[in-house]
Amino acid sequence: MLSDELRYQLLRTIERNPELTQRQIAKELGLSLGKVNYCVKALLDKGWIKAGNFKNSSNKRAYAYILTPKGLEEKGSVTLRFLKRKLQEYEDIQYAIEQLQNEVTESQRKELKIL
Amino acid sequence: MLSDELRYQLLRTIERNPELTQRQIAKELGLSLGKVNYCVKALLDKGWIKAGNFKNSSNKRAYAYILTPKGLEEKGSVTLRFLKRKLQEYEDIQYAIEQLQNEVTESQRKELKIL
DNA sequence: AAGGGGTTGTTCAGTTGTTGAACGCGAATT
DNA sequence: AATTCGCGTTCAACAACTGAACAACCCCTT
Repeated sequence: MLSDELRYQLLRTIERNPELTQRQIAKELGLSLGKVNYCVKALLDKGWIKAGNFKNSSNKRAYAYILTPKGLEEKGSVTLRFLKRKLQEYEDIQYAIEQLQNEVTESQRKELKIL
Repeated sequence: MLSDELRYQLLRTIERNPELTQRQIAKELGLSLGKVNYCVKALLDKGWIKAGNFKNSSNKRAYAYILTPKGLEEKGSVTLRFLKRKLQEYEDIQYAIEQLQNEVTESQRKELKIL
């Protein structure tokens, strides 16, 4: 099961850079090759991207992964879901920071430059 | 390897509530029993908590896990580290939200009540 | 046209991390 | 004494992830 975050990052990366290889995607997003391969297949299976033929001087058998119309639609949808989650995280993290600041001693607080 | 977050949450929870059983800690923090057991052992091994004898009406063979002086010190240290990481996360998330907002369409943006 | 070198997508055995049912123990209850 | 109950502990089973190895393909040289 691909998380919203992963889907978002993949669709975003692929849309911006269709000519990336799976290895380059892996490096860019900090994922393992196996995981990227699994995910790309899943995206192909869902019909969100398709693999066109792409060739340039250095890449030998690389595909160009391009977003389908369905993929574009999904990207919008997943981006919105992901944004909502991030906004929630934002609130949570604010609360967590507040709590943490209360638990940090005065001398420690001076070390940081907060408050 | 215990993460700073896990260490922080455990020390914090145990300090506030020494009489919690491993199962209660697991439930409170959303962890599995096995994981809590593993972590508690690690904390004991490090000498940050010690297991006193504790008995009440409903608990049969429960320990009272209480923070040692070293544990208290470590809690302060880990809390500070964790706070720093959260402050960084806070910045990161702000940037991520900014990016996400730019990628969301106008109609979608209206659905949320942002900007 | 044959072959070597290089880069790709793909595979999959091995590793790592996690889970929670089951166990033995001791205290409480019957 | 026998049973029950809740505790900490264990560990086989499951799930997730990794990256070295493989086959396919293209390009280039001979």
